[in-house]
Parts: sequence; C-alpha cells; structure tokens
Amino acid sequence: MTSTVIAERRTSIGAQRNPASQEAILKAAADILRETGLSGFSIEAVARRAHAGKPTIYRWWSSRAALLLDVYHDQKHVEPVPDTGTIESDLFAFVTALFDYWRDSDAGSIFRFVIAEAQSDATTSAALRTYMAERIDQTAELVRRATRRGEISADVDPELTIELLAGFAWSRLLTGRLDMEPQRLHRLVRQMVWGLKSHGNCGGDR
Amino acid sequence: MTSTVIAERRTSIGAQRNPASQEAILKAAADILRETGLSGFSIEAVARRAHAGKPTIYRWWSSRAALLLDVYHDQKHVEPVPDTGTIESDLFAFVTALFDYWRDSDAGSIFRFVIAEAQSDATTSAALRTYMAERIDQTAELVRRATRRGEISADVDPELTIELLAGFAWSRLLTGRLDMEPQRLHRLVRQMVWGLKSHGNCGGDR
DNA sequence: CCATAACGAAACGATGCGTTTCATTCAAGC
DNA sequence: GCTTGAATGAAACGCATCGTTTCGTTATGG
Repeated sequence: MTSTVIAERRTSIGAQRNPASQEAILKAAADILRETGLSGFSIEAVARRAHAGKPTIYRWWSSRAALLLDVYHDQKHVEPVPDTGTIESDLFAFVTALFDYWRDSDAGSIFRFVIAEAQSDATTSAALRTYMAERIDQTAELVRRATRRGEISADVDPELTIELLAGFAWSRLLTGRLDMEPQRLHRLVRQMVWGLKSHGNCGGDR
Repeated sequence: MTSTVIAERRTSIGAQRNPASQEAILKAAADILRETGLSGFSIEAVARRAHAGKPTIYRWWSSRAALLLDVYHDQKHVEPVPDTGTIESDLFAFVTALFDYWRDSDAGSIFRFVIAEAQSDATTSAALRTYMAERIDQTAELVRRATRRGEISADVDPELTIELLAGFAWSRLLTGRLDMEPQRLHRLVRQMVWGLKSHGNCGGDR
C-alpha cells in the first residue's frame, strides 16, 4: 500500500464525472480519518492528498459532513441479522458482531466521527437518525421472531429492546471501551433476557 | 437579557487572577453554546463576547476543550441516587430524572458537545471517561442495595446494569430523541427487571 | 516603592474556508 | 467532423479563526 501510482495527474474525461477522481477522493478521505482523526479531516487536506482540485470536491459534495457520510457508507457493511434459534444467543451474536466490527475495522472510528459531527451539523444529524432507525428496525426482527416463537412475552417492545443494547454499544464506542470480555457481555445479555430478579425454580435451565 | 452592563472594560487587579474576568468568560462561553451550539464556540468568539483578551483565556484554559469542560462542570448538578424501596422504581426514577435534566436545562446540549469533542480531543476523552466511571459507580449503588435486600439475583453486575440504561440515554441524547413517553420508559425498565421472558406464575405480582 | 504579574487591545504569521479564474481534456450534439 | 459545454487540477483570491507576541495599563505583594 505504498501508493506509488498516485502522483500522476488526472484530468477531465469529458463532460461527465470522473470516477477515478471520486475514488481517489474517498480513499484519501478515509486514509486521513484513519491516520489523523476528525481534526485533520479538512477539504483542503483531502484535496491535497487525492491530488484533486478543491472545486472538484465542492462540486460533488456539499460539505465536509456530506463527504464524511459518504466515506462512512463506503466502509459500512451490512451484517445479517443473526438467527440461531434462541433470542439469547441471537442478541449475543448481534452485540458481539457489532463490537468486533467496530474494533477490527475502521468503521468504528468513522462512526464515532459521524456521531460527533452530527452534534454540530443538522444534515449529518438527520442522516444519522435515519440510518439508526433503519438498523434498529432491521435488527428488531430478531426480537419479533422470538415473540412469534412464543419464546418471550408478547408485550416486549422489539425496537426498544434493540435500542437498549445498541445504546450500550454506542456508549462503549464513544468512550473507547470496546475491549470487553465476551463472557461479561454474555452475562449482560442473559440478564436482559431473564431479568434482574432471582429466578428460583422458574423458567430456564441456568 | 439585554446585558446592558457588560460594556465596561475590566482591567488587572494586580498580580492575581481577576474573578470577574473568569466569571465573564464562563458566562459568555455558556451563552454561546446555548445560542449557536458547538460550531460557534471558538476562543475568539468567547473573548469578543466576554470583552476579554484572548491571552487571558489561554492563560487559564489550555484549549477550547478545557474551557468546554469547565462550562460543563459549572452547569452540572449532582442529582441524588434515588432510593424508593424497589429497584424497578429506582431505575425508573433515575432514567426519568436524567431525561428531564438533559431536556429542561442546558446540561443536555453541553454534554452532547463534550461527548463530540471527546472524539477528537484526548484530554476531553480522558475527562469524560473519568466522569462517566464516577457517575456509574455512584448510581450502581442503587443496584447494590437491591442485591443486599435480596430483591435481585446476586450475580447481577451493578455497574453494567447502570451502564446499559445510561448508554440507552446517551444514544437518545445524541440523536435528539429525549421526548419519550414516561410509560414507554417505564415498560423498558420493567422489562430490564423482569426480563424478556414470559413469566407465567413465577416471581412477582405483575 | 518597586518588581512582578494579570489585564484588554491589537497585530502577527499560519492555516483552512468557500469561491473564482485559467488552460486543458474529452463526450455529446448538430 | 467540428463545435459546444462541462469536468478536471492548479493556483490564487478575500475572509475568518487559529494560537502567539507585543504593548501600555493596573495594582498587588514583597
């Protein structure tokens, strides 16, 4: 990844968007985010690194936030909603995959920056809300399946249940504490499923 | 709030810090945060509004983040940990007070900015982690009491339980969705206490 | 009484902002 | 096949804020 071939000057390919430029800009933006964080992420810096003109960037992205969101969408992969047969292991698989994904790729830090940017920029805020609502709705299917199986109480709120676990993951991401032992995470999930109460002889086989 | 008396020029009171300047700077900073948000919060803007010199600000605060943290600590009040007798209503009181406090004062938006700033600034990040750990430890007392009462299972993790609920509150704060109906919040808490499972004849009187 | 330090104001060079100008390259349309 | 027009990278613009330095003023503490 020494990028020996970035020095050559790109040019117009006619009256249409140059995909090579778009690609180079997104790549440069992602690299800068990874290497210097949000504070080094300026249009000027991206243009320099991508060997692109600033007007080219401003022509295709309306703001720094718009570019940031594009980088984020590029990074993001949609992990399938787990379906293991029990809600307990589904929830555990979900939150474990989330932690691993954020920790082992650049997606985690980029997502942090999107959340941070959303606190100042209305466009980013709206995009984040929409994205979050979608993801929660998708993942809540896991809870709905359990309800249909009769595994859990019928009055459980699927979205809120996912939001509870996802919010916990957010706070861990935002405070740089993604390094949790799996069994501690598992205990937390089991607690969510079974409740805080002592269970005596009732219910499951724990 | 026409602020008719801010125009007079302060001056040195000798070889010591001028409390009037400190006060004016913190006040101006809080006002700017409330009125224009984090994006308008620059040292330059604070100095202008406080009729203070920039060197005066830099002498007492090392960075924008340090000033932000001071404003935050000024705003913050310590709400007592609820003690109603049952963990269910304790948790509900805790999360309701948190939502109300964030929504009805400036503390919520200031806290958002601290979290955002912590994603770029190491000092803010460390301060946020320390603060969060303290608050969680304090509030976890609520869970420990329930354990001592024998109300809940002995292997419940007190800190993690609070963190779960607090993380949910964070995500709501950061996405501007603090407007929850109390009964929905209450159902969530009840679900945490009793678990997602159907309960049949076992356990409490719900 | 005098050294010392904090104060507000003003200006510094550096940097990024968003925009404009320019010559160049090529696809689309007549 | 030639012209029109849009996209490209580079360079420069005026403007704003950055963090720092310089300056004259003020008044405490030794």
